[in-house]
Amino acid sequence: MPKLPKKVTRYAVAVDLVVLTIREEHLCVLAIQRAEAPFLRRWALPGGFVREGESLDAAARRELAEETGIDATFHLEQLQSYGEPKRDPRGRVISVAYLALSPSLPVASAGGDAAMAEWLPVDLLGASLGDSPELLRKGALAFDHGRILRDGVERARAKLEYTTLATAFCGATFTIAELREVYECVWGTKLDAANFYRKVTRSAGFVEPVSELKHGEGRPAQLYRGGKATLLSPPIVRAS
Amino acid sequence: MPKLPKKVTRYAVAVDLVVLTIREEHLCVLAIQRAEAPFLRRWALPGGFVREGESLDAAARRELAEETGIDATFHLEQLQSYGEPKRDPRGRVISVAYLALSPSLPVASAGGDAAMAEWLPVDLLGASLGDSPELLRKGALAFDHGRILRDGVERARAKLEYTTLATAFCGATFTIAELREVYECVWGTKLDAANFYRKVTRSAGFVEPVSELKHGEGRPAQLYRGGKATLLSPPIVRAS
DNA sequence: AGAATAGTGTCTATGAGACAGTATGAG
DNA sequence: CTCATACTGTCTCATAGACACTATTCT
Repeated sequence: MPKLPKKVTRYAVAVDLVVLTIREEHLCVLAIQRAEAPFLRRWALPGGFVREGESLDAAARRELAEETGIDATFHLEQLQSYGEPKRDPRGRVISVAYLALSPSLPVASAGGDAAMAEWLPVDLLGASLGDSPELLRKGALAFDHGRILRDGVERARAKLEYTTLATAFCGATFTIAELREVYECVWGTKLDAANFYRKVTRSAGFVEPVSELKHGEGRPAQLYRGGKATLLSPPIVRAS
Repeated sequence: MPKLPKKVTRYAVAVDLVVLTIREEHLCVLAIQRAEAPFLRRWALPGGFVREGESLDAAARRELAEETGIDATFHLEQLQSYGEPKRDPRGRVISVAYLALSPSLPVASAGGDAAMAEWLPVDLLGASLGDSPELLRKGALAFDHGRILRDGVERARAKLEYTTLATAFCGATFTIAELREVYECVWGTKLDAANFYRKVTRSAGFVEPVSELKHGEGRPAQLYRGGKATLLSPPIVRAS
């Protein structure tokens, strides 16, 4: 079996993770504070280099576990690759970005080589704003991670429309109001509670009731767990 | 400025292209016949290694031009990356796949190191079929290109729903019937001509009439060119 | 009782799909 | 004229959105 020619240039390949969750009615992203130059003490997405013999997905799961302790039973999907020659000042790095969705976790325990991990509200990072070079230059995130975050958030927003992914933001069981809050936080809009209720409960396979109620301020609410369906048709559409 | 540590493993990075077009009422993909081992004389997607200082997008455009002569004025977007350790028997290669859509071109002139380039109907390649290991083993395409092709076709199918991308399959001007044929070939379904006509012509920014008619067998048809819109809302949905 | 939230009824507007019907060319 | 295809009219059904209303708990 022939080998790859030596003259083919080799590149460092990293995975970067956009880990999203909802905390206190805000869409948040997991960020680590860099402990080294470049971008010392700036926030960055968790990630690391792909090891020998390790698939890209495996690298993403490993990094997720190492830097957050998350067991990756939640949603994890590949986002896109970023390979601009100058994107890392230390040398050329091709980065494969992943999107992970997680329920609200108590803390993000910093492990690995990350100085400190924290959930940051994405609206503070300008992720929903345009591509203004202004923002990118003084952007809160290191490298091109602002761009990656924006792409991840946009993917999540889009997928809430036509998949049942919103349940990945919820715990094992949840009320319809909590699920609605997911949509409202991710999309940054308000939804009509009555119409949302009908839509979700009548969409085959989206949610299944469990035999428990959640007691709160008003009338107790039926609890649900995620159903078997992954696609939602017809979708729930955002206001244009 | 610190450099990347030497111990970080480096990988060969390639781009692979899923170039789709419509030919004689069939969705076709550009394939080259391999001139070397491994997979000698098997069909494969066009592609090649990313060069030093070259962005991923630039590499994709270059390969597209080299192997097909296509000037890449048409649609080109990144699909996904594939990095299973064993996907290339010559050694580890991380491949960034791109999706390109092109109008029906007279021939695919083989250039570069491709032995021979050809448009192959995707339905002959089992791209619309499931993941059966049977098919993948004796699959028509080299490496994991069958999988990449399937992902590309699925992306194209999905994007026809909610974008105006279908016009990328057409020439500079086209009739509504030709545009409908694009949908029918890509989706493998029949659409109601009358409803499709209304839908497309009333969707702001999808198509713009030009001052010419196309004469054929029946009543001459108004010619259109692509409009300014890229998103389609409400979308055109496939039958489930 | 009153506040608060869960869940239901119902009306309206929009749009998809079915399909009949009309328009305009070629032979 | 006939045939073929382009385009229009119109009916029906499903569903989103608005919003009034009822249900069930807590204080």
